[in-house]
Amino acid sequence: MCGRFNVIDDPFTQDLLEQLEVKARLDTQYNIAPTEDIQVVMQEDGANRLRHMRWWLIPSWVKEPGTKYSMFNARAETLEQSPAFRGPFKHQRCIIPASSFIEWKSENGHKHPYSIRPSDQAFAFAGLWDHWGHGAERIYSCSMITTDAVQAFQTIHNRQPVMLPRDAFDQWLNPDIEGDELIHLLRPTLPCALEVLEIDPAINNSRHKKQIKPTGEPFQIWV
DNA sequence: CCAGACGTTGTT
DNA sequence: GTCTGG
DNA sequence: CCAGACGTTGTT
DNA sequence: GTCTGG
Repeated sequence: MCGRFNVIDDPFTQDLLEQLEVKARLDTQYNIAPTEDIQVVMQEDGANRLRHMRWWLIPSWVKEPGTKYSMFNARAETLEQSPAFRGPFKHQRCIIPASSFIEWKSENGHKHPYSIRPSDQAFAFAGLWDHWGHGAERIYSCSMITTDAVQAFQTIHNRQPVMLPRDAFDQWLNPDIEGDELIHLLRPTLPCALEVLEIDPAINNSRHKKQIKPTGEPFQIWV
């Protein structure tokens, strides 16, 4: 799954936004936790744009926004049945740009945080968005889609975020395409080789918003 | 018909 | 144990 | 995802 | 909003 990630305004994220034809730059944000405000790429009036959204999807039909249900991740396997996600999956898909994400590997009852990142590009995570409320009060929110981890990643965790390859960006963001035509994009794959690095457990505290130092040697995984 | 749920992960 | 906040 | 709270009365 | 359970 993915419950924490980092965004850095660097050449990799700048290149990603350029690929998406978004003329903007990202704010650097370390150790982003669910419910926080993030920047997401979505299509509006035929053009891609960056928009601030809350990382915790609020269905448009709930009476009051809340956190009773876990809405920051959406399982790819059940998207089409889910009352909360199937609507957004049809026409409200987005890309969540990220520089790296964090997973906790569980070993004999203890958890160790790891940072995962591509060596020479930024991630484009597959997401869904929705809005709640009207006018100036309107809240945009989003969720990150997860799927089974590829074999090579399962030593760290059994779930992974869906990482879109560049040739899928256009289809994924196009609201004229129905989600069910794109379900094949949600299978477990890696867009490139990934560097995995054990990091300081200081990351555990979501109030810690600075860059985290590594505690081990990086290793690479690839399919 | 109305009421109530609507979610994920990990662990046992 | 379970909920809230980040 | 993890961390931290989880309560009341009275006084400033 | 839409589905399931009673």
